Amino acid sequence: MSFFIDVIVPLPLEQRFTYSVTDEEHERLQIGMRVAVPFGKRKVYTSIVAKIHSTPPVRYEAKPVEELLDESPTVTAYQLKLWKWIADYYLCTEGEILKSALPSALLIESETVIEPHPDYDINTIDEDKHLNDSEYLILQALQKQSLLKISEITLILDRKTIFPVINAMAEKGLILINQELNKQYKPKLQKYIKLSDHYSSETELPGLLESLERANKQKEALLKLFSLKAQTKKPISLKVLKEEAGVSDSVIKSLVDKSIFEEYHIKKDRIQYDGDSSSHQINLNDYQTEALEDIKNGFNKHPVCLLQGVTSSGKTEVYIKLIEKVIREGKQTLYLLPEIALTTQLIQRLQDYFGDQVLVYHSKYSVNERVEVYRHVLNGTKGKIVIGARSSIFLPFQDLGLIVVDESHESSFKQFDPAPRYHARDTAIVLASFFKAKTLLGTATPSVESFHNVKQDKYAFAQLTRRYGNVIPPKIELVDLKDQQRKQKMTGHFSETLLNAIKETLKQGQQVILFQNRRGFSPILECNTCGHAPQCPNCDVSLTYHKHNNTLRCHYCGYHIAMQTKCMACGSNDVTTKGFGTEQIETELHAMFEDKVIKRMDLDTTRGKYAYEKIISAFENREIDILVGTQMLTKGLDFRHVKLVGVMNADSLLNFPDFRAHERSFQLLVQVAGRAGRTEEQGQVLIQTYNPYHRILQQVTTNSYDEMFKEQLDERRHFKYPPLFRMIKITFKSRDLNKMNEGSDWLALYYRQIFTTNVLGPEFPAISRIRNQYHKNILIKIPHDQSLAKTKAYVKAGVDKFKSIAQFRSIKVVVNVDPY
DNA sequence: AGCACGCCGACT
DNA sequence: GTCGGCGTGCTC
Repeated sequence: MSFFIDVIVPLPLEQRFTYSVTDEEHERLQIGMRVAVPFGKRKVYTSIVAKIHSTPPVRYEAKPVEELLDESPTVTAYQLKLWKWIADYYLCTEGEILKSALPSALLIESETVIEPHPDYDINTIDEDKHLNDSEYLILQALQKQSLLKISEITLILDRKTIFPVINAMAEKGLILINQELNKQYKPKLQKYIKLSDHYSSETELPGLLESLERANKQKEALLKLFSLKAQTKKPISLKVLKEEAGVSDSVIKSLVDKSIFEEYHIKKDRIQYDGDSSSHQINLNDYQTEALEDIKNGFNKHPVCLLQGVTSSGKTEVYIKLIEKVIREGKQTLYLLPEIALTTQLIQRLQDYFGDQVLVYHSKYSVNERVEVYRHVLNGTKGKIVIGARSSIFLPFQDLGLIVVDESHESSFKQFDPAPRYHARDTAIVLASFFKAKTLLGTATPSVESFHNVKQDKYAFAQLTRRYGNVIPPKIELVDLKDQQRKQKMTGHFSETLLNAIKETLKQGQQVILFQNRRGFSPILECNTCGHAPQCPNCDVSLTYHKHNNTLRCHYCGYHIAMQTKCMACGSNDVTTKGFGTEQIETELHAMFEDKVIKRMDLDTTRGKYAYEKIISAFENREIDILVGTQMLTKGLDFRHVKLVGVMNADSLLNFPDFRAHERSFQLLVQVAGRAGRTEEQGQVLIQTYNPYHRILQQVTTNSYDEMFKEQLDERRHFKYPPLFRMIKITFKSRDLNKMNEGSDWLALYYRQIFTTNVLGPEFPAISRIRNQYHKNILIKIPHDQSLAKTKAYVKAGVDKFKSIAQFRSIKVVVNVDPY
């Protein structure tokens, strides 16, 4: 009997693909293993075995598998089940999920490369081959660099289609076209030093020392090695030996060359925690104990529990106690956090308590580190607790007992851009259900949809209303900018009230945090004569002014030009920068507080791997007086000496064109406010606004979550928004505006015929053109009594039909389920 | 997605 | 006449 496997290839393709395997391979094969398969004319992809069977395909001959890449499955049955769920729910393909679920180092992929033909001598370019320009250029490049990738050739030739050229060259025998496999996972090797076998006993020492009579440094190194060996009995690494003996690489190297020392390698685990975890005790206060009990009781009735705990009420301790219980039962825990909240401080706290049980998984880790975490989770070799960003829901858990989703209101748990467009919080709940595990959603400001689930008795609920250790909640006040402006009390973007508060705080030797939401408030250049603002030629946005390199930039495509002193439209010299970002606030502060240390924390200043940590620790050590920043400030800071928090302008948040703008503003402002006054002294929060009577701002000052929730829910009901309606967004992208209009109108009409109501658009989004592509959206709202599965089937059928229409082929269509 | 194939306008 | 762009179709 012959055997076949159906595999998932890491491509955006609906179907699985069938390959044949030999009997010998069949013996070794298991579902979930990785196999290398040839796909198309030349590519080789890593794919995952999803099914093993003996039904030969009817319409075609199955190609044989190229190679088995695993001894045991890399992907578990639970993972395959989760992928299927995600593909169905979020309307994407399993291949797209595979691509983002596995660390890239486990997904080797072939890359087409060319090299010079060995039989063809480049130096005797003979006339009879008559090279054209392109061929000449490639051969020249190959002289310098023996391998060329497709992307490099594209650059060299500066044209789009290069395959005809290189195929012709291969035919003429000028070059060879090959497939290069991208580097696979490399274990980190550490060099160790030992005494060569010839000199293994101590008795050799005197003789050896003598032979090194004139090499003092080498003698030192040798003696050190002996003493270290006596002390530790453990292998001695090159690094340690060098440090201890105070010698350089070359000294050791000469000893190795003389065959006195010997080098060897031990595969080192990158994921290592060297701390001491035994000394940390956690004692819950009464409120925490009560909350913990509530959660445990809640879990008896519901698989999901929402924990609402005000800032610094000690949620983490409650999590830790809960995790501890799960670990004791021998199960795994996943601790999910938004990327920006994954700080070293928090990881440290967990490691202090759980030691090397803790594994960390997020985007700042290298591919190799991620493979190691992946393998540890898969084999259960280490780490019962995984703390990570949204993609850690894709790890190969064996026996999950609990998922904690911290900061669960954060919208960044939803992936937007590349498919799969999944929501990590919602997917986590599904994942947990596979294991009959529990999910705890923690936050200070629950999202409307989660709280709605509590009200509907779908989730259990627990609360922490007191700040830890008698910390008084901060006093939150609104500053009326209109009033201050009328009374001429503004200095730049600072009201007199805020400025006085800053001065007072600094005088007391306390720290200040200023929050400026970047969105909608980046500085742009504007002409005072004609009102023209320089636009990006590729996108439908104004260019923003970047002071540090004096350029005008587009945030969407990266286009930039030098700063202009004249209006580009009318030539007037009278141009000014409008709007303000963190950079401008910082500049204004520098002018006003010359002797104070003012730092900025935003995307630009936290680019490096440790840049973020550096700013945080500098602030903690009180090396910074005033910190100006964006959203980032709301997360992971545990500051003791922040007396004052200022919000530069709350209106830009409130006016954002999105049905969740008000909910988000509330969450953000409450979170920002939480940064103030973590000591005994009461903190102060000043929110500058032109609308001091806005409901949301009032609710922030009085900390009225329940009222906010009620009002928002009414609004959502009225305007048919989640959580009362579900939504699917269909986005069209095309360079051709007319075509896109036609196409989107066609599909909208199609959907209107099926759903009759609740089809909105097509409409241009706020930014209608990005990278020269026009965008348009259709929004489908789904009432709760309408079948979700059927709706999705119709949505998909519509998209499929759309794609089969020739004139719409060039329009890209993106389907986004729960686009919020 | 990645690549081949085939059609068609614009160059030597 | 070819070269190079672009649309179309297929991948086990």
